Amino acid sequence: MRYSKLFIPTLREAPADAEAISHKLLVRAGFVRQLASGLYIYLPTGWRVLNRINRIMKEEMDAIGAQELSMPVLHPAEIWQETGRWSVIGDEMFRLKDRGGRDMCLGMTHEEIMTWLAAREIRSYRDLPQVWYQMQTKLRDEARPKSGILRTREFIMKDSYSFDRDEEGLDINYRSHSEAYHRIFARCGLKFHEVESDSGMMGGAVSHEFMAPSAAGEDTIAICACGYQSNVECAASTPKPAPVAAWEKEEIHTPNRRTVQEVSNFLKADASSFMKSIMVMATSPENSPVLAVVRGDQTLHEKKLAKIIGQFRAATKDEIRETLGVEAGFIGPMGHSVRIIADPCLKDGMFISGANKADYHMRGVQAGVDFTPEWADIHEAKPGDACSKCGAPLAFENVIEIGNIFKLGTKYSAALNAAYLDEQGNSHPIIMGSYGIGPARIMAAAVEQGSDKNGIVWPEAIAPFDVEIVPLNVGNPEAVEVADAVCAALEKAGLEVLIDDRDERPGVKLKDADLIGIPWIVVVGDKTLKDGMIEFKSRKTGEVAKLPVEGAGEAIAERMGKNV
RNA sequence: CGGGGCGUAGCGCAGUUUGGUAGCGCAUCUGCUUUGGGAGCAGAGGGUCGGAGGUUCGAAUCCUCUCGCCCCGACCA
Repeated sequence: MRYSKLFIPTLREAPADAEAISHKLLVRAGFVRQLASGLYIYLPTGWRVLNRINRIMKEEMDAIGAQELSMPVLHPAEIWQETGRWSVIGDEMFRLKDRGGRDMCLGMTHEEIMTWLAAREIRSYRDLPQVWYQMQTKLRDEARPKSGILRTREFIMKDSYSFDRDEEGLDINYRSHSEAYHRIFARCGLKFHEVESDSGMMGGAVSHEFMAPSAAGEDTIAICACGYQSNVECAASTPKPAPVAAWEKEEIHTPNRRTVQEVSNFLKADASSFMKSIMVMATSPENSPVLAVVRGDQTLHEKKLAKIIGQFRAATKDEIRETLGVEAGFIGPMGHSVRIIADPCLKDGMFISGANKADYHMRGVQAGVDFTPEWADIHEAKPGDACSKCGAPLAFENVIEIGNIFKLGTKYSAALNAAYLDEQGNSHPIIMGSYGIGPARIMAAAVEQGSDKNGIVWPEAIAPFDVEIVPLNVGNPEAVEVADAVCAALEKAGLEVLIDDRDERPGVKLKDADLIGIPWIVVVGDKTLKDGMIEFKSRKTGEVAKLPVEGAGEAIAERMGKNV
């Protein structure tokens, strides 16, 4: 491919509103342009990268027996109403009416439609298992699109759905997807972790996420040398022990000190010596107060709590006063009749808590003595905590979620009546799994993980081209001739080649080559040509090999792993 | 949705406090020179200053409303 024929609008400067590295570089290097918030145009080179990623996904999905099909983007409301998600989802779903006034929506995911199809077409255990997948555009009206192509309102997703007669079948499909995903991300040249993830409110379901480490990532994972890896949304951790205390129980005057920080400064006691009592209102049953108690140095993990008590909201000041008879800031877990959930790290030892009396705290509070809670891990794992499996310190990393796998069970098949008959003629709901990958996120993660001050350094498998040839001076017929010959040889060897045939100064071409980030660069310059040599350079290491012009194309193809 | 910031030429920015009719760098176009890391000189083109209304003799600048974009948080079934 000739550079002069390709639309690659590179920029000297990154747009001012770009923050993430991948955002800046993908715009600067001419891979994408923004149409509106969360809507991106993929320019020719960007589209090439995405298609290379898609091809890898397709190969690996086909290899595990998944079958590609194509689904409508526009969905009738009824199906979403049947699973209840029409009303559950809210503003994130794009909704519209057709000319007949029927409610429709734009697909943000395809569980409903896939299950609808299965409900209609699968009847017998003989039809199972099935794995169907699609690589198509999804639309979500994101509350906050961000970081370039990392979080957009319209995006391509590879999602597959498995249909099995039993849990054993699901396990097999779940595992084969996990393995396929490992191969896909490895082939795409990414560093990644497969972590345990929060399976939401559905209870009991298993799910994992594939996470690519990057500063631009929106998620955080906890990882341990022993192999434990989890999204912090559900990471178990053992907090470091609180200081041992042997106190006589006593009230302390703490005028106007409400927060743990304030009281801890005032009493010169470590935050971990405190119990923090937070009142929330569960939504079912409506407005039932729950007291959540964590250690003073910890943060209440709302998702963990929600798993136990269901959805909840913060209690208002008035509700706290009415229910507990004390104002916020001086709440203690003692002497209340409300439901109390406490983090297990408070089981042993003595702590300081609110005294249930304005301007007073209480020293020497003990669980089991002063109050009897339900015990549950409701704290957020944080640096300093130990792995709950092996006790070693946990490490934390920001990550981009690039894929997930999810055991759905019968949630959708039951709602949409997707069932099969077994050998005895008994009907059972189909057991389902869903598995997603965002190729644009792979692309962004690759740039996040592979760049230097000069530009992008693409992994070989997903670079827009395999190799770029740069004749430095197109005014020199010999250089052009040599470059063309090398190009022909490389293409013959099955490589995708970009040749910069522009009449530009050498500096411009070399800068653009570095910015665009094709992993191998062949430089044909007058200087080395005099000695009958050309240069073969690694974008990643900068290492340059000089090769004789004669047979250069074949030599390079061979170095790049192609048989000639 | 809450908080913050920003909209002036394709990109990056100055000018706004103190109103006087728009400027710089890069990019673009022409010519000459130059050719191994974003060239030099000379010349040229390009902006309803996000939009609407208002104040004023006069608005990029002041006032009101509005639209868009970015960042932090909430949210992400």
